[in-house]
Amino acid sequence: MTAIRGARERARSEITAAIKDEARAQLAAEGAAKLSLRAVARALGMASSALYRYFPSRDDLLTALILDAYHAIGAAAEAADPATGGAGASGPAESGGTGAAGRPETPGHLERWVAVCGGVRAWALAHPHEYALLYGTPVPGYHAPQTTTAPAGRVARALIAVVGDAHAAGALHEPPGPLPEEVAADVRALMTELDIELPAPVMAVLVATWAQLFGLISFELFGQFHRVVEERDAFFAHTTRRLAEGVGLTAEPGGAA
Amino acid sequence: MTAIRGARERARSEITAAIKDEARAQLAAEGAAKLSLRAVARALGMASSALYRYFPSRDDLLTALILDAYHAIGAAAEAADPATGGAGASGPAESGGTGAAGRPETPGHLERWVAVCGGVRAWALAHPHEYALLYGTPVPGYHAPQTTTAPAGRVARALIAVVGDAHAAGALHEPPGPLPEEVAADVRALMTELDIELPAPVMAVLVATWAQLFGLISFELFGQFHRVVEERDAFFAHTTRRLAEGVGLTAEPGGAA
DNA sequence: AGCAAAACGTGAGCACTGCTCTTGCTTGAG
DNA sequence: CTCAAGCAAGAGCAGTGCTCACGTTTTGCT
Repeated sequence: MTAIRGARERARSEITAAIKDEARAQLAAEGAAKLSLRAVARALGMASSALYRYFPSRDDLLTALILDAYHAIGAAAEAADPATGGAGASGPAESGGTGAAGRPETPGHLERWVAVCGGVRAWALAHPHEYALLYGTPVPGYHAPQTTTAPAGRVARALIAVVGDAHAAGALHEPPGPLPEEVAADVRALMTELDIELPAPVMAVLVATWAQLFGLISFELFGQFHRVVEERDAFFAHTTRRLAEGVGLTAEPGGAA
Repeated sequence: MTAIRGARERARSEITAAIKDEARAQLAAEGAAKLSLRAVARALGMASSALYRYFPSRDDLLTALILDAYHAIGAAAEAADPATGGAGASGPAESGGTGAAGRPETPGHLERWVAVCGGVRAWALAHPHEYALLYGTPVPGYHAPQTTTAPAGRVARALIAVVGDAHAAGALHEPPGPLPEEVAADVRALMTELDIELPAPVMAVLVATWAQLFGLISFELFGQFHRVVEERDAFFAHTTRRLAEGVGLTAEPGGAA
């Protein structure tokens, strides 16, 4: 169909990409607040008005960047999972622990969880302004369009995958204590919508933990840990491990010992 | 000394307050991004340039608002604690539980924790834009001045107070598992700086839980729970209770049974 | 009381922003 | 080959933060 639909469309998509790249560069350099269409146009050597042929407004450009960023952080989460993303692939050189001899060696669920959390945090630290765009104050016109909900869930799905595998392997401690019926109904609806099956209490704590993970990262990134937590890596790793245990993950590697 | 230092200073502080009030109103109405000095000046019937006699820049005005907001949310946290803030004082009418007969009846530490968390959340829901100013994306010139660190810790201190009381009453379960030495040293330094004494593992989980609490609130406020969690009140109450247990708080009211 | 100095309010102005509209050129389809 | 659609450019509007030179008012000091 649209194999070589013409030079025009090629140019259009190329220019669109160039605009996004330049915008992303400015975003990374100065933050979303300082991202200006005119500056982007200037850097690209075109009139500012020409830019509106590609993005009807500044917010639409932002939305495009948000979407890309959601995919990027989702990909980072997946890549960090040694069971799905390939540990040695694009992960930040982490040759310490396991596979010096190239042995696959099924990683423990808890280790996978910690790795995914670490991957998300690493991406956030590497792209603070893009992270802020996703998980900071919603921009101006707020309420993201429906199209962002799917990519926004990618990180969550990476976490769910770990817990789901652990559940399937029978290596999941169900959290104790009663679950209010309202919450149970809520998470059940969510699970059918996401097409997953997990005990309701697990899902409830999983959702909460998902939010808490980003609370941790946001506090670190937004300066709330300044003069409070200094050993950030160790603190994050420790807390992340605690979170995993809270979800019911255990330290044992594969199935039953 | 400065009792009636002159009409000038009176006028100055009044005008300063008026500016802040108007700015706060605009902030609440449209968000920090749309807060404009000119609009504030317009609403106050003065030239925009006159405003710079009171706040040297827009960021300084924002900083003033941030400081006030930190105090406000801190006060909300303290007021929500039935043990310190007076349950029926300025708290959001909550006549259900305890003191119909005026009996003090020491509240359980876990209930206090949940109440404080609920108070913080209630304030956030009532002042979303101010909350975003505090815990959302840091503004533009970022790095808050040193003066904001003290009021920023008020909410944390309210939480610490509950845990501290529980610890003093011997009603605190220490969290299991080892604490990495780096983290232990970190939290010990923090405790000496804050002049509090708590077991290091407790303090570590307390700091993490503090961040996680705001992760929860931020996700709710910033729309991340849209189509994910609908029964927000119940979910928050439930999660908050779980957090309390994670810190080591127990359901028993006062001291040892 | 008188006077200099500091504080104050004003309006014009600069550089910047997002966005619109008119004008002319280039391209691709019939 | 034609002609409409897509594209780029420039001027322009309304708005922003912020500065500056200018009168006016108030204050503190002699």
